[in-house]
Amino acid sequence: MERKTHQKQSILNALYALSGTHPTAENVYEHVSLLIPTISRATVYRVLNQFAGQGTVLQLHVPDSGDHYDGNTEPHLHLLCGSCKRVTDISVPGFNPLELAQAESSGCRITGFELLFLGLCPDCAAE
Amino acid sequence: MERKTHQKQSILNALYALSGTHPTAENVYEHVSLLIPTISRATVYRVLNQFAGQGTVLQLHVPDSGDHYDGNTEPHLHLLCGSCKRVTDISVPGFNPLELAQAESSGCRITGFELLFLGLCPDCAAE
DNA sequence: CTCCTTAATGATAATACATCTCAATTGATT
DNA sequence: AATCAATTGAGATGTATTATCATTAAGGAG
Repeated sequence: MERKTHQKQSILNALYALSGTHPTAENVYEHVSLLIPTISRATVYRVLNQFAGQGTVLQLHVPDSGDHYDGNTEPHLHLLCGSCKRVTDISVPGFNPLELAQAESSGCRITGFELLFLGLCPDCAAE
Repeated sequence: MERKTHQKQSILNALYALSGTHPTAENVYEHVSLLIPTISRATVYRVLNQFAGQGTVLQLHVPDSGDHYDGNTEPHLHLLCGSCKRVTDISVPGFNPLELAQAESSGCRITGFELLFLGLCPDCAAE
């Protein structure tokens, strides 16, 4: 059976504490290290993957960067800022991924998608 | 000024020859090596990045895999098959990325997007 | 055609990110 | 408290890619 460990709990806490920043595994490692100085990177990567598999966190594959994690599992979209390289949440009203299922007409079965917008985040766009 | 080299030409030829297979840099390297046995991986990676920057090829960032390249620069969509792990082209009639620009209402500027569908390719879906 | 400048290349080291291995630890059950 | 397997920590390993730098060669000038 799966066990509760304080490493896992601390990683979960870190994800909430870093909510909105879309931390990388390294970011999470740094944050958890403050509480558990002996924690291993391997544990952080392992647990984050486990959480992602369970749907406890979202795993974002970001080009030219390591994976980012999001403790907010509500469906929402992300923007990678070409200037500051941060990942921010964006809302796109009226965007319905289910429409895309039409693509099944070409013989494939679509079960999901990965979508990342590229551009400038509000902070960088304001400059 | 940018120079034409036979390495670049061969890489371009390889992209056309491998069109439809969405090769990785390694795949391109293997193919070009047949013609130019002394070519270096560094050259292949460098040239592919250069081409991607110029819009000569599309660079596809595929999760849990290296980057893939597509000599077909016509706008089209891709599916990553969860079974055979191949990247295939798909068409989604009526899918208009420009609608998504509405997201600019939240203060960001969107210049592009990366979209990858996940599921089963026609071959694997048929099994 | 030959010379010259410098972009481009090849070989390899270095980096980044992530996973694997395995002995030691520890959570949970008895 | 004893047991046993899940989990961890430390470091080796793996994979994809980029950096470094001496050498090569593209292509314009004479």
